Amino acid sequence: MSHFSDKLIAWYVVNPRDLPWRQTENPYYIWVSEIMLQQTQAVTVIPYYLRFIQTLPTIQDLAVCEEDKLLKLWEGLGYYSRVRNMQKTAIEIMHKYDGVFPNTYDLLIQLKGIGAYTAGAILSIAFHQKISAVDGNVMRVISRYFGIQDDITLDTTKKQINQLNTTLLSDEQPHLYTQAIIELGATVCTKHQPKCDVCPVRLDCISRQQNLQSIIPIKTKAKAKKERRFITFILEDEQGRFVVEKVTDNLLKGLYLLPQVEADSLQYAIETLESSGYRIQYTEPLGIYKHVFTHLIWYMDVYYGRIDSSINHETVSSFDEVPMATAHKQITTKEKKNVKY
DNA sequence: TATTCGTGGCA
DNA sequence: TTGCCAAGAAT
Repeated sequence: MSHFSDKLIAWYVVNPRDLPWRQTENPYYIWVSEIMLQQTQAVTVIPYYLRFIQTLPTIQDLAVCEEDKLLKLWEGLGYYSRVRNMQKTAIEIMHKYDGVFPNTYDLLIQLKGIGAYTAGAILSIAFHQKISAVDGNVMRVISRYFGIQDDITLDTTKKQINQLNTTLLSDEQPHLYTQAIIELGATVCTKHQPKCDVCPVRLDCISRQQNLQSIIPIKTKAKAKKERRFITFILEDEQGRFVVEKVTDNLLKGLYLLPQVEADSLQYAIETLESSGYRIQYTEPLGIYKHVFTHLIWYMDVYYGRIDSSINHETVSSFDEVPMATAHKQITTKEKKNVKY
């Protein structure tokens, strides 16, 4: 029926990347891969995905997994609420659906961590249902193909693109269509220097005809990141163990950080730590580190500190024992360095 | 509707 | 070096 989907699928079946989640249609594995792939490139996900399904091969394994072990599997992947929400959903599927993965949009959209895209991806890829799944790739492919010059961050534009994608969706092979259009966006219709000469739908593409590839999709630019400055400590006690603190705030919740104080002076930071029970014998500067998050930047003036072990704090003999945020793991593993503070 | 939430790659 | 952004969702 649809010209577009036939060409796309014909191209995809001979040009697929070899990605491990394409060797299964188990909805649990498709779900895991789709959550990991949110805002994350496929090549980054591959090793995490393989380790995750090997360690937690069933929904029940995920539902009963201890939180530290779970976050350790996610360590370095970012957006840690993804895996925390995934466990909530696994528990709900065990109790409410007797461990059987729900297979309608209305049921999936109610689950924690599953939004419109992920619901559509699971339903089309794992259950072969004709449900649209629009991610950043689809937004780029559709907006370029139709020459849509509206801001794609607007809800009205997203709705329009979702409607177009629903119209284009293959009746017979929705599982191939969804993967094909995403694959095209990821490997051919890329943000920079799209490979239009090998695109299966280049002849009908408005952006190709009018040379608009570099200006479509149109997107409002991001706000400036806020900056925060910390004095950060690698604290070692008399037993050679290191102090870590488990995060309770939303940002990096459940992960572990080095002790740190939002401050500009070492003296104030030490006083703050001592008022919370640490007794610091001496300190030694290790350098200034920087870590960039999506919406903020941390500058960390790092010191090694020796403490006695007279207070109750959590310690590890190796930072590998706990899930550490990358912002601080880099401090424990990399060489001394200095950035502009 | 706007903001929050990680990390690594790339131009 | 800096900013963008990648198989988005929650609040």
